[in-house]
Amino acid sequence: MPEMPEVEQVRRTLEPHIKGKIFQKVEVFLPRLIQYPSAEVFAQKLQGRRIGQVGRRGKYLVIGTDGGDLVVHLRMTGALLAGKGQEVPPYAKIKFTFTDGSLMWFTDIRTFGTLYFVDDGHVIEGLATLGPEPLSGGLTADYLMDRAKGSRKPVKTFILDQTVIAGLGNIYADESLAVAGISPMRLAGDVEEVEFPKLVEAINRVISQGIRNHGTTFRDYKDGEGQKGSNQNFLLVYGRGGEPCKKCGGILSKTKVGGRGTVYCGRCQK
DNA sequence: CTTCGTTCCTGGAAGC
DNA sequence: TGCTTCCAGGAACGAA
Repeated sequence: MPEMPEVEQVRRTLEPHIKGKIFQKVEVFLPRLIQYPSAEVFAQKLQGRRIGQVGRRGKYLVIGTDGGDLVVHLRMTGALLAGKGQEVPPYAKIKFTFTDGSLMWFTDIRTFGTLYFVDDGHVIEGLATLGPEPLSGGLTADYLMDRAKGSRKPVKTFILDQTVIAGLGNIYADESLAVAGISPMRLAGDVEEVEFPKLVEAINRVISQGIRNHGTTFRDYKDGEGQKGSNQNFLLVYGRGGEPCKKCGGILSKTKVGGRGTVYCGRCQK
């Protein structure tokens, strides 16, 4: 579910509710969600820790404390909720109780979410190998062209690779390619030099629009306060297969690229 | 090394 | 209506 704009929105809405708070008790109802250390040690180590900054890197939330980082990946349907009173939300999987009596919940329908507590230098592979962020100086046309050189995978699969760009998911990948006018099936190594600046610009535009609209809620995504985003109302192609292209009026095609549902305009995207 | 297919899990929508 | 099948915003993993 959540891609970079959604995770950023969660970060922004969560932080005011939890910053400065101290974990009193952590109850894990589904232990396998805890990737490191064990669920028992995770809960025990968080106890007494005070939350500092709530950060984000790619699709990872990094909740800093005075004695280690609570790292959360929401995957498809995970959510972190705070500031909502004492009621148990649907699909509650972890209950965090703070010393002031307030709560934070981790909920997850499909239970693919992953959580870590790192106070010992343990390396989270997916976090350590992330590529540059959109909207950062690190994501340049030259960088992207260099990474694409010789790649035989479809350009959509290429930009979904988190080690290439941090934070793009299926929605924003389709949208970026639509804005850039590039077919998702074209091989990354075949994208031409002049197209890379357009692609970088498209990614930045699509991502900043997503953030501005508080994320895209297609099904389950909610921010740190349980609110939905509005970016689904502004999408060019994602979820619009069979409907007319907003640019040329042609019918949008739906297919699979790298096993992921993909929508594009055969006329506008070459 | 890169690339591809499978897998984890639940629920909503579409198909028959 | 009711049952079955497919699909879903992610990414790690093993196989080729």
